[in-house]
Amino acid sequence: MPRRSAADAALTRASIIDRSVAVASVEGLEGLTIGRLATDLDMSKAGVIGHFGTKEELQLAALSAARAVYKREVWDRAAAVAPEPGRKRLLAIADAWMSYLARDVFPGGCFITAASCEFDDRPGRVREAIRAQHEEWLRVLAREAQAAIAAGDLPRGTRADDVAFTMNAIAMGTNQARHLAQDPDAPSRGWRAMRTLLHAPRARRRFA
Amino acid sequence: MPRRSAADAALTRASIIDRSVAVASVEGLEGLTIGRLATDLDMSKAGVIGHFGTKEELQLAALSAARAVYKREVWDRAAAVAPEPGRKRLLAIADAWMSYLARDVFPGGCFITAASCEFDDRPGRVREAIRAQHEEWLRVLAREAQAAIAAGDLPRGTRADDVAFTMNAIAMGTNQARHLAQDPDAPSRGWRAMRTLLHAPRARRRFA
DNA sequence: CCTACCGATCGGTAGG
DNA sequence: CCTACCGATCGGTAGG
Repeated sequence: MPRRSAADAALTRASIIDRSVAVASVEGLEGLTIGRLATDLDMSKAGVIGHFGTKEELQLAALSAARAVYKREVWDRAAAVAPEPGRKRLLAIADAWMSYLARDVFPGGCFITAASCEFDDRPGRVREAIRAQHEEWLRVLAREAQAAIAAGDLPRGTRADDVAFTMNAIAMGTNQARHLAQDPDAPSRGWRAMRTLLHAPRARRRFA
Repeated sequence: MPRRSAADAALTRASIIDRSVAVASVEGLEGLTIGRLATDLDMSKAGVIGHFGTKEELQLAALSAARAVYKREVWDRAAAVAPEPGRKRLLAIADAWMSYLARDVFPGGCFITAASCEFDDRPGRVREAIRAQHEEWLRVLAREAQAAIAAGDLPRGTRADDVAFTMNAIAMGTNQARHLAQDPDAPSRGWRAMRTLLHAPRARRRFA
């Protein structure tokens, strides 16, 4: 029984994180258990937790992996379509965001929203990591909104941080409509709300 | 050791539910444990669970109690201020809603939002109860919006269910801003977003 | 409403 | 990466 190579170990670690993200998007980061992961991955519990040391480290690793997925699926997609800051890019972000929800990138819906609801009143490292991620994302949105305001593409008196706040709120509502109410039209509804917020014409848009 | 009277039993039951709502608003409905309640209430676990039979029944009882609080703090307050359906009452609802969040009626923030995030992908009776409550509330909001539209108080082409959707989204975002980001101005921000949505002038408003 | 108890599972460790 | 194990806690029950 030789120890496996460092490369093999890294692959195992990645597979544990992948599975953790999927499970936690449905069961929550606390509902994620080492025993459940061990069963799913045909490993021993010690083999699972050995890669992380504690459950909290595993939760932080899952959160970080989810963040990378989120960035790729929302920000990178939008930035590729709209390379300049401003209202066009906000609309591209809204589009990519609704598409991300429509495609069920995480089986239990938006991982970040779920983690945020679960930890918003539980002090600790996990909560601080979620908070830092969330605030960074709101700053990105506000920066875009500021460019749109400077270009005269949003009504005078509009506050950039209010636009960021409401876009995030609409995404949370869309996630809820899709998962709790199981409304297949949730992303279209969210899209309409985003366009109204951004004062864009109400072009119809189908998400799948 | 005589058995206590039915009235005493009802009081005990009510105290268990009260405590359950408070604990679950922070720890979640699954994080709520019978042992924790027993410790908090200086009772035995059997004494706690005996009133409900199963944890699921306890969760349903807590949800129902939270719904009553929510109705009293948001709907009843708004209806007292604005007896007629329409935009004025939507503004009164927005005001009561932000006040409910500002006053931290539940220690862990909006119980319904937390429960919704936690159960939105977990089939079962709890999820169906949350869903039914949520959809009923959205219908109430849409009915108000429909009256506002009929009275010409919202722009032509506005959809009543979209107004309900976005109001709910703004409340979710406000709850997140208050608890995750610990932003004391979250209710004021939510209030601004509600007024923008409802095309009302941006009167300043302090919440506490 | 209590004591006493059940099997299952939790996160985590020792040692290899 | 495994087996074997730890104390703690889980939801729930029997019996009074």
